[in-house]
Amino acid sequence: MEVVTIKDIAKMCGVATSTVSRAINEHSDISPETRARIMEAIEKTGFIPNNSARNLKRTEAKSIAVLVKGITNPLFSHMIRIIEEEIEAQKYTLVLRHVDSKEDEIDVALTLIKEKRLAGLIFMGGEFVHSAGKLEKITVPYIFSTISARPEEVSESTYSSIAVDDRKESKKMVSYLLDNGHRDIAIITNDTLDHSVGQLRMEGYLEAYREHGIAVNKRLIRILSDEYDQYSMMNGYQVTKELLRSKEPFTAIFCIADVLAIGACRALREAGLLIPKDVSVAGFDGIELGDFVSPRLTTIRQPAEQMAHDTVQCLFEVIGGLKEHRHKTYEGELLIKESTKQIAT
Amino acid sequence: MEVVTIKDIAKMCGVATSTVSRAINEHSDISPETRARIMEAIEKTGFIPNNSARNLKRTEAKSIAVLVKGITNPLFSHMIRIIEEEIEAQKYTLVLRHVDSKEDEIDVALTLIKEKRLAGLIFMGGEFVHSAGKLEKITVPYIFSTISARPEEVSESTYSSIAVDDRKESKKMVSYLLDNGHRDIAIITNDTLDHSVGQLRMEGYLEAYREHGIAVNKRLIRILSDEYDQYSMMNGYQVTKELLRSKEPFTAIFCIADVLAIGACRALREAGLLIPKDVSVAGFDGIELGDFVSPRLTTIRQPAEQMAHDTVQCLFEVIGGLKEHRHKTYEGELLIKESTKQIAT
DNA sequence: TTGTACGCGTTATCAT
DNA sequence: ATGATAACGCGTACAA
Repeated sequence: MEVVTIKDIAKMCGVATSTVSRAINEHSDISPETRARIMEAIEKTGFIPNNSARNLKRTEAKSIAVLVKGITNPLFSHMIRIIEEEIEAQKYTLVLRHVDSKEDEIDVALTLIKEKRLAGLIFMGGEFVHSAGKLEKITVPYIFSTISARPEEVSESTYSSIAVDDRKESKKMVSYLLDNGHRDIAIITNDTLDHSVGQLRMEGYLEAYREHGIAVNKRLIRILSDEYDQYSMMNGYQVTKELLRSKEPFTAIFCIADVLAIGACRALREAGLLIPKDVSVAGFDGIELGDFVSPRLTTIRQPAEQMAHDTVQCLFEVIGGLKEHRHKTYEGELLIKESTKQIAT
Repeated sequence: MEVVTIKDIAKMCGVATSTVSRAINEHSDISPETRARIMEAIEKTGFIPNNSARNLKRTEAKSIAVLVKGITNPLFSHMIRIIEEEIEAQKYTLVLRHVDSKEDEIDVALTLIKEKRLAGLIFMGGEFVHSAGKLEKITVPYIFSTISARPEEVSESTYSSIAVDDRKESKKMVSYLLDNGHRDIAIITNDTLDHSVGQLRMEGYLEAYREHGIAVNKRLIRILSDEYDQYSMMNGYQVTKELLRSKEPFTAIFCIADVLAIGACRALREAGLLIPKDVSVAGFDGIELGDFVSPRLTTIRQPAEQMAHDTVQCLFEVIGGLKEHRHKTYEGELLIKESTKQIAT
């Protein structure tokens, strides 16, 4: 018996397929004995229902897609692992899709929804501004995770979001550096053209300077390269090398992701600079790795586990019709470690 | 029109559904004009074929599962990304499944095969010894990637494998350390009870000692903790702390993965030891991170990109019936960086 | 070259 | 409590 189907089980037990189906899906209207007999046969034959057939029949397939832009960020890997577990626990299937920085995540989503009959969608990373027209085409519940979303023309009640206040947290870090005497703080961030968290964190940077009544040196604003993955040590490394070559003086570097900061550290070391003696380095995210480099990285910790958990929970609540769409903002934590220090003003 | 199906397209164009199907699947027996008309309608309506229906119809669904044991190893993340791209390029779907260290990957595979009608399977990480009985139940082509597999009772012609010679590479590294005057080399590895690469790398360690005619100090063989992810910085950190507490003298540590080595470095630093002045540290894998820590990590580089590429290619060749199962072994590269040094004997 | 009709494996809706 | 049957959306053998 090569492939066992529900029909085979039905024949073996002398019942109709519908009865077997009821047994599998734990319906109430079935006698315990029949159920037991069927389950035994299933056990014996190793029968496993064909997912495609189920999904075809069901109006909604039990699967959730996670679209990740910037999978090289360990923060995302970490969160995805938690998300995977929780989705699995709900007996749903996770469809993980990496979105290239050139691809439009909404287009990918639209394809996936029809192709796989998704029950819901999770967007991680990427942009927070999307055209209302496209967004409206998304027919299933979706949630932005780690993106303080604010699609301009779209009503807030059509989607959920889970994120820290990127502007505020970024400002927190830059203020800390300014308070510690730093005046020339370089920032390594995304191109402001893509409306990603980089833009928000940049705004926080500018705001901190403004509040302190200090002028920003625009030559210290450095944009990540397109040649490498956006969130990669190599990118932070290359941009910092470039910054060093420019001879523009600075006493601190704020990177919008920890991985970038780790790359920056290498560039500084190679230039013979000591951290934090010569240059302070600050990151963002609070990934585990930050505690395993030397010096340990000063950063803003995002409550990743909590956010991952809440992402799935929130999405399922909407899918189940239990709750409306929500927008949760989390508090980041300024972790002052060893890579930053106070300097004389 | 909420959900567009092949029927809608057929009606719109005044043709039969089968004609639309032929257009979609690029059959030859269809007139260019009809085809063009149909494609236009598809474009306009944004029709996307339902995957479940296709998979149900096809005897084999176009999907490949990757079962990963130890996803926390960046080597795997890196390889998976490449694998994802290549599978996508072949118009197949990737089913990524993380296997917990307590789970049996073959059991998970068996479920997935029936549930999703997989066309093929890729095993990453995990054990290389499996019961023949279970393995024989796998009805689709499968390949072990990064596992120099040798299921004892199973014929080599029933599966493929892609890996470095773990024993040899490990021996290479330990020999290098021995040649450089180290006599007391601690090794951090898996429990030998699970038949993973850790066991092979341990055998290489023992072999190197034997060839050098030096006795092994068993107290320097340290097993990873169950409390943390196997391939994690934290595990390397904790085990090394434990080793330091034991007061057993050693001049070098060889970790069977780079992430462990990075954890070990932190423990050594916290104990006030300098690397490589007081202790040499060596890793295995050759992940990018090794070049971004200070000192840069001496390691064995696995040709990850090549292996990832070949994994997919090899699997598709078997699926397509183009080639037989193969077992490819790759050469690792000893990268001598800054974390190891020669010592006086 | 195109259309007709059936079946893939499952679940849901009716009867019984 | 159980059975018969239609339907989910698509691909394909066969007929035209």
